[in-house]
Amino acid sequence: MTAKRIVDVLVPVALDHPYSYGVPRGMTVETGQVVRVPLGPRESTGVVWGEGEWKPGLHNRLKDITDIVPVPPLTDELRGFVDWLSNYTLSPRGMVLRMALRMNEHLGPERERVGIRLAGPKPQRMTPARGRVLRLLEDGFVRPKGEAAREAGVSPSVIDGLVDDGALEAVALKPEPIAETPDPTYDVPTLTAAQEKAAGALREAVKAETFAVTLLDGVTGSGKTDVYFEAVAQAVRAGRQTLILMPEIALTNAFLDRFAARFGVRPAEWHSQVAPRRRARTWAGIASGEIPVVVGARSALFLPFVNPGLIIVDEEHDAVYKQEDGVHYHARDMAVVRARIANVPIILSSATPSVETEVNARKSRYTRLSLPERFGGQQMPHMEAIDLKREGPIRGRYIAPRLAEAVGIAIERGEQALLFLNRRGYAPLTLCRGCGHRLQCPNCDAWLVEHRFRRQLSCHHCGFTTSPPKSCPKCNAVDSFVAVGPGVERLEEEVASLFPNARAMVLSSDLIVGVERMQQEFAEIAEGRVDIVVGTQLVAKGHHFPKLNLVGVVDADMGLGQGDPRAAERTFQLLHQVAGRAGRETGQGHGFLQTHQPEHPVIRALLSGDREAFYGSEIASREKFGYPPFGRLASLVVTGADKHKTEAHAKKLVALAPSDPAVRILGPAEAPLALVRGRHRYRVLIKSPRAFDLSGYMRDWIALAPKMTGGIKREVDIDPQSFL
DNA sequence: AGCACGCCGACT
DNA sequence: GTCGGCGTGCTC
Repeated sequence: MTAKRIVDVLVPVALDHPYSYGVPRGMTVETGQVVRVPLGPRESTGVVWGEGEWKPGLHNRLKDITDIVPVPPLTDELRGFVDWLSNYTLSPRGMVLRMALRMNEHLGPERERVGIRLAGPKPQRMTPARGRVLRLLEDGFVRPKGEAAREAGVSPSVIDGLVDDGALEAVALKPEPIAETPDPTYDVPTLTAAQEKAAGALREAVKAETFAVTLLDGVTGSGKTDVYFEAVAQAVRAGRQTLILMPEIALTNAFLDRFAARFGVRPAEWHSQVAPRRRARTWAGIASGEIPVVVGARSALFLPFVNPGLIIVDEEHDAVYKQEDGVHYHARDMAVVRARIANVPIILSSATPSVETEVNARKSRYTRLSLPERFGGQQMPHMEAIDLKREGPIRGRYIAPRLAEAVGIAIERGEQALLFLNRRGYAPLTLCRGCGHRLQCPNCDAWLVEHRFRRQLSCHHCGFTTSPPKSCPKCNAVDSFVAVGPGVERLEEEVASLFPNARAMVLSSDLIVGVERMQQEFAEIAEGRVDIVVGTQLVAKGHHFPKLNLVGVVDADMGLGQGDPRAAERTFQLLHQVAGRAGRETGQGHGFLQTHQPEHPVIRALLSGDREAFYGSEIASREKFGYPPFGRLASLVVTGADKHKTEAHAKKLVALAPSDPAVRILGPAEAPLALVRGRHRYRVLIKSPRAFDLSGYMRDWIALAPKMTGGIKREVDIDPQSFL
């Protein structure tokens, strides 16, 4: 009798190594197989990671695989990607696997859809409701049960009754398909010469069936989407799967429609709002190869493609691609890694590429395809600065006279104006006129933001909310509070007083309850039923407002400065995107930047429309200071309820850091956000040269670290994006 | 990540 | 006297 086969199974829990399990006699499993295994007191899904062997510590703990999950095994490519990402980010392998098994418990037999059709004689007892059902089904065709009930205007139980009586017959229906195959010839667009040239290069890249990174670089409105759709068409023709990553899934509806207009069918969707059952079917459809194209949020990066042929990262510069909790990873960078492991081409698309991507393109590590013009020969908006030191508004007001005048003229002409302020609520700070006391969050090192519309004060870091106090908690003065600084709600108040007859709308994530409501509001704007839009970051992305010709950035300096190495880049990208909203239809947009520092390189680049100037100065400064992509960064954040213990732990940790002449360790220092949700935060920044295994260094270091007791937590982030 | 085990505060 | 808080440790 041969010895029982043992395999290593990785389970989606916080474990870095697979566990060994026995394979019951009669069961055949292969590497990558998804299985059910006993784990402690419960059962878990797991994946066979390789062959196992008897180890001394194993003795009588070895348990058997319970079952095989009937889905295709995970490919070597996906398992390799999980291993790579786990190693790079220092996250337990099991936690990375968990992201690839997101469909979890919802797999299993498809819920059967029931169809009905006419079967036998009329039932003994007739009722008006039964009559309607029978008349509907007279034609003898099969209809889904729910649909038939709705059409006949009866409840499903009427139908059940007729089935019991033998008048109708129930039949099993095939499940609705998740996604049909896109038709590359459905509606082939007419491309401009520049677009056609780029599309041709992308088609070639897809045909080459090998890893290559292309930066598709073009301003908003230059038709990047139409161009990369040609690459998708090529992949579909070749019978290979495409993944399209998008930053904001709430705004993808318009994108899905656009895809359908080009290919005749909508692609499959993948994001957290897809219902569990549908997720499971989508996952299985991708694993079996039935689904050719998926559009998804960053989590779609872990889908089990069997036959990948192309990856596209839309708006590659977008900061939401960075996951900051759990496993810290940057979906754009990891998409490049997955493309390399899968040996497929990848397209990064942006009007304002990240500095990392721009450098890679300049160094020819990436191929750049430029779409220099706006579609139809339109121009980027004409930009002007309003120097707040010289022509700012009066105290307590935030719209400078010159901007107000321009808004007035625009709405008189029947055009729309957008006032952009990236700050939710009414005012970011409330203080007591009597004693100077500032209303602060009890759990965080942050001010409470007044939301006048909701009559609340709230903390934007932990979600704490309270009603505005009647009197000052410190000096008991009554009615002594003053709102300091503007938020979008306050700006709207000013708009109402400046333009009493204009129709204004505030667009802010906290004022919009759901995706549907948001689409409704966007539609209202698009139809021209709003004159002045006051909005936060929400308006920067996605939607297209045809009547918008004027954009006023109320505080262009917000987000610049304060020692954040990425502040300049983020501000440039955001404001460029916001300004680009103006004049997309008419080609005569106008933008105003209210600023205290009109000489700042970011502001100057935005004013002159000289993108290269911005990249030139930003790249030079990154190089000088050894910031990414010229050097590597990692961050280590220690948090705990007790400030001194937290600091002590952070100091002990730094003292244990392996010495390496290539590495510079900065800190620990209190994080800029020193207290969040009642936890004190200490931050260590680690810098190394580009050609250095920073993940390896961090792993060696963490291995020496003291045990975390007393609720102290430690987070390692390789390539951090945020410096709070 | 779960989940059990274990040791200290306010209740049926 | 118990119920239950969450700190610590283990899962092949």
